[in-house]
Amino acid sequence: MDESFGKKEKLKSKIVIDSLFAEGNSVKKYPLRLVYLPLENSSENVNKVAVSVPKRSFKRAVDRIKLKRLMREAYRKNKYLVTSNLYKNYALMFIYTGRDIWNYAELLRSSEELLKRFVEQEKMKDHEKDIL
RNA sequence: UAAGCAGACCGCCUUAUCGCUGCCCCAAAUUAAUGUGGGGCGGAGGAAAGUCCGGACACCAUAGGGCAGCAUAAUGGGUAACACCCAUCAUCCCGAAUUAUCGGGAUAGGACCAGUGCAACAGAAAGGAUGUACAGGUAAUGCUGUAGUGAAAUCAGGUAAACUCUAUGCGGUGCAAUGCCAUGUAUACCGGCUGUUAAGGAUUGCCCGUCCGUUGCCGGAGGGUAGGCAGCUAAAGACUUUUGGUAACAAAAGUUUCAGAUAAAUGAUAAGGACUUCAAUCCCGAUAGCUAUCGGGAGUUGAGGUACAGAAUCCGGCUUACAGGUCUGCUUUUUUU
RNA sequence: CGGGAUGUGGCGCAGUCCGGUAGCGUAUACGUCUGGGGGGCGUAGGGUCGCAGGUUCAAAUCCUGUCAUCCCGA
Repeated sequence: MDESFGKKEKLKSKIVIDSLFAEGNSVKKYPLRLVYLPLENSSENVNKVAVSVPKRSFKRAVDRIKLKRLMREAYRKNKYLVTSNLYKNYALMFIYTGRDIWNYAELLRSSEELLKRFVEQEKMKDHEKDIL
């Protein structure tokens, strides 16, 4: 199982991020929020992923970096849910909406649930399209 | 042995698996500089923080002169430099001694015989003063002392963290500086030569000054957007020893290479260890008398805890945050000789 | 990375430049006018002036450090 998470899989383009927030859909599972958008005409066959922790919730840089590392780790462990169930590529943005610092085990469970919901939602949509 | 104060230093460790990132090596592939696979070596701090000072470095030939503005303020030294550090003096505070001094701490510590301002309440009077009572004194007079108000009452008064004066220093902007590459629009801009000599424009807050300055020709491509490379980490480096110096520090010799990310890398999981807190258990001593209380010690078990905090051009300081531990010096205390 | 502003009763603000008394509106409590409500009038309570240190006889005010919030530029 591929559990790597290299430079190529990181979402960096400002344009894509802007359109992601403008047109993207979102799924929530406390303390996380996932904003996503299908990637059209992408040359690389990978999902682009970014994580974000608002400065408003966590003042100290140590806490923000810690949470971002944990979120990256949780995605890395759960990315098979996306890659094995969906054939399209997506731009994904994880946002930490909680106010307290969760530990890794809780965060892992939460992100697993979140990604399952995301996959389900996208499958439904594709199914509807096929019927039409 | 315990406590306090001051200074210096350290600031969790090991292994395995899965990941991130920089450099190097190897392999095959396409191709001519990349990705893929494998291996090796590195990968946050004492404050990386606050951004309060000082530099290095880079660019702007508008950097010159004056005013304004800002900063500093005992003396001497250190330093690339400083508002930092060291030494000495002075003033104040604390302690010991006791009127010689000793130890520790603090100090924005130039100048109110250049000028101006300010002083609530109380008080006769608060800055070209003189009132009351008593006493003294005179030829005479607030001439002198005491009382009273107040932080301060005539004194070269106090106050400059009041304006100000004196001395010294300060060009501006900052690595998103700056140089280059690719992309790419079509005349804003830049460079050179030429022409015109005056309206205008530029600049550090203002003035002087300085520079540019409507044409034509030649050359180059701007701004914006999203990227890449360099700058970018070998340096006022770190460590050890010796010498000079009261010290800060300097010099010499030797050893050594120690993060470079960019939606921003150092993480996750498991096991073990270290330190430490609490509870239970065991042992010893004392007091009451077979169970309680107090003190000390040891290992086991269980439950915790391991702070403050994350590099972003780089250094030197300052300030602030910080669990716990180590060492040195001084003072006091206990025991033994 | 750089620059700036603010912090004062529960809430919104003045006072800070130029140091001596902390005040205004609103809210709260009580009284009063009214048959009652609303509203008016009167009285009262309530403030470590963000925090710490310094200068001064005296600090919300001057100086230094620090904390928090907000804004701007690249």
